[in-house]
Amino acid sequence: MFLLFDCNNFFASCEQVFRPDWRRRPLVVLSNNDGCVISRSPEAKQIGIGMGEPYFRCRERLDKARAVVCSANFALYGDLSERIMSILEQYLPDVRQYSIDEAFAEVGDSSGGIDWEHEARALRRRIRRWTGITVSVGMAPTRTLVKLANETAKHRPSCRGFLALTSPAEWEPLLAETPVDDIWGVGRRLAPRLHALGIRTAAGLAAADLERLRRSFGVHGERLALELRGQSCLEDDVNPVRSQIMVSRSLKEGISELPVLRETLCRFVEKAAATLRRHELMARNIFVVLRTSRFEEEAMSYANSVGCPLPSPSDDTRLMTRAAAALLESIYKPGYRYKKIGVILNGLEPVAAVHPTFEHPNIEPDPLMKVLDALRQNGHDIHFANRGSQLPWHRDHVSRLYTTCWDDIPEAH
DNA sequence: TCTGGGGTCCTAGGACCC
DNA sequence: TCTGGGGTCCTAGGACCC
Repeated sequence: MFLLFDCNNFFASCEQVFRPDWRRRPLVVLSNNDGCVISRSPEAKQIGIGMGEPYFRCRERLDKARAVVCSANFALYGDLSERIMSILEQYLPDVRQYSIDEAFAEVGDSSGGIDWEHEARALRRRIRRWTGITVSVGMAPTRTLVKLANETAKHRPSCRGFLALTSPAEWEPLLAETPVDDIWGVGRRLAPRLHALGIRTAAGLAAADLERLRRSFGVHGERLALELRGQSCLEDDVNPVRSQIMVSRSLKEGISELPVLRETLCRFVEKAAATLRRHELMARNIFVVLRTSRFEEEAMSYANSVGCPLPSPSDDTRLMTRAAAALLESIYKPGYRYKKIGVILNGLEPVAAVHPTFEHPNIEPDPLMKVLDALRQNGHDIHFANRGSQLPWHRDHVSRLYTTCWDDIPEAH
């Protein structure tokens, strides 16, 4: 059996933890540049604010409802997430974090004599008391079913935050009333294609012919049906090494000049390289992506990306900066207003697993990088000069770093 | 006027090997 | 004129997720 813990309205809930006066009010969290709504309190959902809706389109409605508007504060969300994950790990075996706000746990079947409903409810209360965040819990024999159990637990008041689907008798009625579009793994492309085959509900997908699903949708379709029948076939993620590191931003005003783009890119390379070293990895390849606005008319739009192998597997910011700058120059075209730029590192390997070759007999982390990282970790704001000083993005409604910055510690009066 | 950021997996097709 | 069968590896693109 799997348990799935998923935080309710996570980013919005984080914002409310240290602001009791913001609770039970419409509240939204916005993406970078205060562009889109990425999290909503129940009250904000109630007044019709959509997930992913551009802020400029719902601003009036939000103002009218006297809603709280927050810029994303990932330092806060990440810290609360870590606290919640560590509570789960303390009380459960085999916890696997799946995203910033959810985690699976494998608990074997119920024959162990443990009352998992009781345990899960106790954990919900504990997380609520220790972090201020409400989680919902599902229980089922496959990841796809446990997702559905969790979602249902979240929206049915009678579940009070927990739902177990442990036998076909329990999940089949639910599958019959669940649109196939709501199943985990069915997105906006797959849904219409399933409809075209006459498959409209989760039950319909579960009952569909496996051969036919395989032909139409590949192994993905076949697995979906098996998972809904209670046969677990999604692999546990056995590779703990992430496969890429990406840093990118949309640029508020848009940038046309190569030198300014280069400065911004250097800033991202520095960040990506630091992440790489924090995970004790080295990268083999580097990619640069560059594009104008997705909503630009065709004549004014341009998007391109290009990559190359690094001279040798590396975690050296300087080496990557040189490579990235050359890549940027190779795809940069003057005359466009660029709205997004980013860097991707891939071909990642743990430092310890990188083999020396005849060409590169000494592949080792650079001591200078270690010194820089250590200085930064101790609070020194030290950076390469090539990153420039202007931030080409901005946020108007940033909340405080309540849990990660001494100056922002909440005060009690 | 204003529209996020960061991931994973699968598949098809090409290059190359014997 | 006729031109096999079986592999691996890599990449780009598409789909999905939060």
